[in-house]
Amino acid sequence: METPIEQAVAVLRRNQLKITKQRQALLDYLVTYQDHYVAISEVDEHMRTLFAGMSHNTIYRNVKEFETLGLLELKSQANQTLVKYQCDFEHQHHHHFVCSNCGKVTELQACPLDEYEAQLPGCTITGHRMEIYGLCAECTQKQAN
Amino acid sequence: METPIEQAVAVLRRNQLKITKQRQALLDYLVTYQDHYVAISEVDEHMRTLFAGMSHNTIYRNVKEFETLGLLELKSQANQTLVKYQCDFEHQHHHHFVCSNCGKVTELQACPLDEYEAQLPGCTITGHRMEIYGLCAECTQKQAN
DNA sequence: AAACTAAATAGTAATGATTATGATTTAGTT
DNA sequence: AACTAAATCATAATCATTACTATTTAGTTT
Ligand SMILES: [Mn+2]
Ligand SMILES: [Mn+2]
Ligand SMILES: [Zn+2]
Ligand SMILES: [Zn+2]
Repeated sequence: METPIEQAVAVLRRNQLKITKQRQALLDYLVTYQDHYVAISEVDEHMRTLFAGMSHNTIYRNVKEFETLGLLELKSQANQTLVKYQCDFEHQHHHHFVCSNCGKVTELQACPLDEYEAQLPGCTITGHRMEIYGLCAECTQKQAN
Repeated sequence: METPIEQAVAVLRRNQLKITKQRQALLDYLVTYQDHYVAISEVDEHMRTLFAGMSHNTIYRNVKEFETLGLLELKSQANQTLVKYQCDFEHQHHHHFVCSNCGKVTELQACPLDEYEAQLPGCTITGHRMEIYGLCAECTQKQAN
């Protein structure tokens, strides 16, 4: 059974990208964000303390490259880019529920896109985003008390 | 029949906000973006040529204030905040199709939220976003030729 | 109509995330 | 061990946005 990092490294190999110690360290850190988003700027800050002198450029470039390879999920929020390790490496399409208190990300089943195609005659649909916000069950519990 | 700007001014009055010439000019400009998003930074740039010396602060502050009043719709994209004049002042909840070529925004009917509530037992849902991307009918046509 | 005052704006500078660039290093290959 | 394209470093720049304080003004009161 492959670990998430082994899977990611395999993807890098498959794409002829070099396995540098910087990329290893980046994956090691990002894999701790499998069910939470984190700001790239925070990743940047962390990597540079952990890895003295690591270049901003290297961090931002690799995060974006990893995203195009399907290793990470990105989203834009409040003038920042947030990143999360990909939920599932089979890239099966899905949507999220995000807790606005603790940040926990939950995967949702089903996709609403089909319902809308009839409303867009003549259009070409290339993508979509859906995300639900609120308090997870745990945070809802705590809040009640 | 009230114009969109008259409606907006009425909302400002109702909330005891002052009708300044800066706010008037801002509304006059933003009302031209009823079916397209525009970056706030571009609004800022435009307002400052049109209105020499207008403060960045004033522009950003008012855009955000107008959003909380329901006059505008905001979204985050590529480290910028985009803004659009509200589609309909009754604030009826809806979603958008956005053309990635010409930027045209089309309102969609129906909301998929209900389908997901059963998947989130014990959670508190406070909001959601859904947006579909692609080419509008016009841009699909042009592309075909 | 003048005075009043809280709200709004101007003017200037700072902040912070991200990107640019050219020199140097290195992973993987030959 | 040499080679080389790819990756990283080191440094500075860019650009959207925010901060701060003095000044102005819209709407109210006298
Ligand atoms: Mn996911
Ligand atoms: Mn709308
Ligand atoms: Zn939570
Ligand atoms: Zn279009």
